[in-house]
Amino acid sequence: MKISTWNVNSLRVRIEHVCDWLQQNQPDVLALQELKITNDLFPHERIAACGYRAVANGQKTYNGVAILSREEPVDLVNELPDFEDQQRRVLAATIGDYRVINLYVPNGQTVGSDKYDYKLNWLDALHDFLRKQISMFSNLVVLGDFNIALDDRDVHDPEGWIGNVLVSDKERDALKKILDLGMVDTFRQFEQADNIFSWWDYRAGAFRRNRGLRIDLVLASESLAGKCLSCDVDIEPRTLERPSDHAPVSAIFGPNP
DNA sequence: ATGGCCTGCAACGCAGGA
Repeated sequence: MKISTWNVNSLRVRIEHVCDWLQQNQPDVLALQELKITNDLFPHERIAACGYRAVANGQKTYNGVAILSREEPVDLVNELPDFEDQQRRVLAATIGDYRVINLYVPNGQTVGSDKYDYKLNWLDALHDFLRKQISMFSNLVVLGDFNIALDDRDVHDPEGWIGNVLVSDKERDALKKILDLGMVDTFRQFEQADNIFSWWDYRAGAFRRNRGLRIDLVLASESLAGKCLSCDVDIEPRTLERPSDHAPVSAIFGPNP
């Protein structure tokens, strides 16, 4: 079972990249973030032509998430319970034996801003939601754009980023608290080269210089993490013309969850 | 050089991203 995540930064602009990537990589599930389109504009025909179903939780201009899969997604949840929010950042679905929760965690803009407070409150509500989901589903995958670099290995220039949004202690503590529920960062289960990132700023040749962050994660519940065979970032789409600023990340589970 | 670029929307600049 190959489960992938990709922040595409506009599905309208990136539909060709997504279709090409699906055909080349053949994941069982692909979680997308930052669609920036409403559900009525979702390109179901294009996705179906690649051999995938899709469920979307879209929004005009901002945010928006979707799950593409071979098998039918059921038991959908499209918001954090007991958290009033107009922003479309959550989509959970059961696909075969797996519970998949696709997240677009708020960016937070700057430490101390209203958007930063919203991010921390959102992460609190996520914690409560995941605590309940973990008790309900043993094969749980929580993946997406977390907008938090968990530790300094995930930051190209840890000194320069100290105190910045995406690396601040409060954000890291909130993510650690979620891991402490019994979730594993599958990427770190494996030996990895240094300086592997999943996002690079469009500016200043950041990708060419590999000045990035690893903020796109595939978390797995502890029992499922033991069956994870690999977790890797695919930087190839970031080299294309007019790329997303994020690269896809894929984890493989198997053979018997 | 604490800015650089990209997207969407609506307008002929802005908000937002990370």
